[in-house]
Amino acid sequence: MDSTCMPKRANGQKTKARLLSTTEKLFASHGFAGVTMRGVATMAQTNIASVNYHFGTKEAMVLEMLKSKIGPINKKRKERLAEAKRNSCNNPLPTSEIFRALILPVGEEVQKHFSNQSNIVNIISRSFTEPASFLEKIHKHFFGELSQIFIDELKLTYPDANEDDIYWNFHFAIASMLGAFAQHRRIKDLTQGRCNENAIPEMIKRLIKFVSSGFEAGMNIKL
Amino acid sequence: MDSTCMPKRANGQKTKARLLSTTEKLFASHGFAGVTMRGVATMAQTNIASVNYHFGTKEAMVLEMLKSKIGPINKKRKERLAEAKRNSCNNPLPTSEIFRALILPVGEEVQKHFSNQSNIVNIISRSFTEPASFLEKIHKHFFGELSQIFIDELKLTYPDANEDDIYWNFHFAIASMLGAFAQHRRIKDLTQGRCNENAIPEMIKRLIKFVSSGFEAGMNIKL
DNA sequence: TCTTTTTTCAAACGGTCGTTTAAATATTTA
DNA sequence: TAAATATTTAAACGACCGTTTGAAAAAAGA
Repeated sequence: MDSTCMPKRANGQKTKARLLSTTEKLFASHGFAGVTMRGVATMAQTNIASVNYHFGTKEAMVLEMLKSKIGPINKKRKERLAEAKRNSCNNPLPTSEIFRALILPVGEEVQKHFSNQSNIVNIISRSFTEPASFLEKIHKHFFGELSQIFIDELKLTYPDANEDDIYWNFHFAIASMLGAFAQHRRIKDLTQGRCNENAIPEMIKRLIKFVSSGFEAGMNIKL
Repeated sequence: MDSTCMPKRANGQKTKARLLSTTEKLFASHGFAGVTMRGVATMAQTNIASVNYHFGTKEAMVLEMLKSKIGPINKKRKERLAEAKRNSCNNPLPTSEIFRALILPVGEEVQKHFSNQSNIVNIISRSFTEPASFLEKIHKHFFGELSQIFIDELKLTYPDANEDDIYWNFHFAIASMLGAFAQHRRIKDLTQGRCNENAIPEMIKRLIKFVSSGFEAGMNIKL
């Protein structure tokens, strides 16, 4: 008998999976502090001590959830960049193509698993300014890994550029992307309902244009 | 005798002022949750109950601190926009001039009261993603007031533009500005020390260029 | 079957939080 | 000076937090 397919409890989902799913929902809507052991346990229909049994600590549980969500997106980002590189026969890529590889995978992830409460935009939004020090490390790990790849690609596209220009404007590009995700839910209020926060594909397309144009304009700036 | 100049305690600053100053430092470096009554009371060399005596609640204290810091900046933003308008004899302003009015006052504030721990960039950074609901309201109040003025000005500069283009790209501009402030401390790590996080004037100039170029490029986008 | 391991459970532990109380002290007013 | 007011203080309150305990229950292995 295949025990991995058998529910240990009536719910049909194993406890660990239910805990992760609940963590995701609570983190997306209330941030790290909003993920409370008692809240998670109640929503996941289990006991508070099971969190400790399955993950050790709350921090480890949130961390595992974040890794499972952000890891695949970073994989897609690298794959998309590599594919664009192949399609251009290893010639330098247009700026917009580089940032498309950075931003589009997030949009695709939202489309694939969209839920108003717990989508990847909300998760990124919550995770990139949490004061908790472990989240800072998560950031450094996730973006540190990616940043060098994308900076190297930008250097190929701008071989004669001042390095400071590339660094500063890539920094702004990352900040804009994260800021746009973090502020995304405000678009409806700002426009009094005219622009729809559920229009993720439109948002992504506009954001790619905004960011790559800002980056391009920042090259060879005279201070 | 002028009692307003007389210290009530040995420190030379009145208790309420010391509490606000301490709140500012703690909020700038650790966010809302990092402002604890006991921490504030200890650093301000007073008793924990004095917070309740002078402000009522912790939330009210942080709120008063934020108002005292962000209010003057918003005043400067409006003044600068109005001045630019006068200088152009009420003709439409260049995009960069509009965003200069939005961003430059923050840089000037940092220059005026610079301290590595508690500067306005850190305060804005901490305050724009705090999950606490009262901070959401603060945001809506501060930016709601400003946004309409700046959007109206952008509509004059782009009289034939699609309104959605203006809204979305203004939204990105705000998000980029806030994101750049929030991410500012990471510039050193990202560039392995090459770019200096203390170079605020350089950051501000680059940010204005990035944001206004991104906005301009987003007008008449084909989706 | 019986034994062993894995998983769940109620209950409590120690700690920190924001807030409140009521008495003591300092300052102002009359 | 004496009375009234404003401010500070130590101590405690109730609530919530993440974590731990030890036994019960379920599942797997023999």
